Amino acid sequence: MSLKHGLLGLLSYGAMTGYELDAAFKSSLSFFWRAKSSQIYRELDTMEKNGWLTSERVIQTDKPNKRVYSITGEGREELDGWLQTPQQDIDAAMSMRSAFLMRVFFAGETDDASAIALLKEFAKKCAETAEALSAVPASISQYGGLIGDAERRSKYWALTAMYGEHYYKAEIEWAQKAIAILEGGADEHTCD
Amino acid sequence: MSLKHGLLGLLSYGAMTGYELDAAFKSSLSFFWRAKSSQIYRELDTMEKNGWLTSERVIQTDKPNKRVYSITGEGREELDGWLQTPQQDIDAAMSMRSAFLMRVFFAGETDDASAIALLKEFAKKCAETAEALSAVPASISQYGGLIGDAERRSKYWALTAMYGEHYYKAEIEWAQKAIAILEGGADEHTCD
DNA sequence: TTAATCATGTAACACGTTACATGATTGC
DNA sequence: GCAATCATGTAACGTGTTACATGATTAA
Repeated sequence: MSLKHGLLGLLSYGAMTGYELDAAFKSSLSFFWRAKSSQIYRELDTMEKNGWLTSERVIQTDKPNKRVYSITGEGREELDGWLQTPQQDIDAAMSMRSAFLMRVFFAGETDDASAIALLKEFAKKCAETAEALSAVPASISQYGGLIGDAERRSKYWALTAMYGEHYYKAEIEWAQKAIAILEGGADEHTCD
Repeated sequence: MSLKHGLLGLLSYGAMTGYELDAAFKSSLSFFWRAKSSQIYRELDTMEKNGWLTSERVIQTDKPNKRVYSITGEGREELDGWLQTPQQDIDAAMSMRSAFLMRVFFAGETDDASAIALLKEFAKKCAETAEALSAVPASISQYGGLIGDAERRSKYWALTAMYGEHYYKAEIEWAQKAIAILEGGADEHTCD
């Protein structure tokens, strides 16, 4: 149910349209959660039926009409309840799901050269992604200006950005170690 | 489509039943991919309809009857094709999805003490999981004994285990750094 | 004139989870 | 006697993706 709670969290900063929520996801949560516009609109519908939100149609003449969502008391309770019961998500964080590692596992079915190429491409992408992530702190301070109590909140936003730095650094280190093993150890034997 | 290709990969080691595939997932791929038995049986059905597998019913008197799956030529082609087109999975590996980080992002909605507790519990779980993961190399050598060409293959299995070590180490380091920031910086200010 | 931005959706499909169902044998 | 292991599935539901649909305004 994280998308629903992510939307609630954003709406706790203030009322927004589906379009703005979509943009907020892209600009601030996109590093660890993404959602297609179509899914966001669907979830907002469900959440309104749950009584977590209310919506108001705003007629515009210069632009297309829009629908502004606001969090209700019930929605705020739901958000608080979610924040107080993190155990499931902590457990879930312990179980990764990686099609890439599945490929590494079965890379023995092809040749070492292909596996090395796979790992090099992976390391390259990690470096690119880490580079792109370094723009996040700037995005945070910009975004923070628009939201109340930003001092307190941006502290946590920065922690998620810091996570990204650590994460990609570790990924790259592993990939390089793996490449070294495959390149160096091709005709060597471990003596115990 | 990774579950399908994971099953193909395991069946490329030799014919197996759905039950054995389920166990193989649990014992060797479970660190980066899990599947419920019901899903495995459903996928095997689909894969047989695709012509990637054939199955044969084996009547047993001492135990329940079983159904042994074997990879076909078409299935082997599918597996090879998958191994040669990794780009999508590399790209997918760059986008994480973490409900836990969503919680960290919105942790400003509660108090610092709750956030610190969240991070401590996370770090603890990471340490436990990393500990459990250290048993994987043993499981690999045991499993390797049952499979042909194990020397070559186990090299790659070990790389995925090594990934786990790096990964949890980085997670713990980040969490500790985050805790230190929240604990130490509570009434401090950054002077620029 | 062409692309981007604003703005909201529907329908179908793919993948994963949960709950349920069955029933024999073997070890404690 | 009770739990674990062996062995296979169905049905319903939840979540995420893809493809499609519409149509105005504004800047290059």
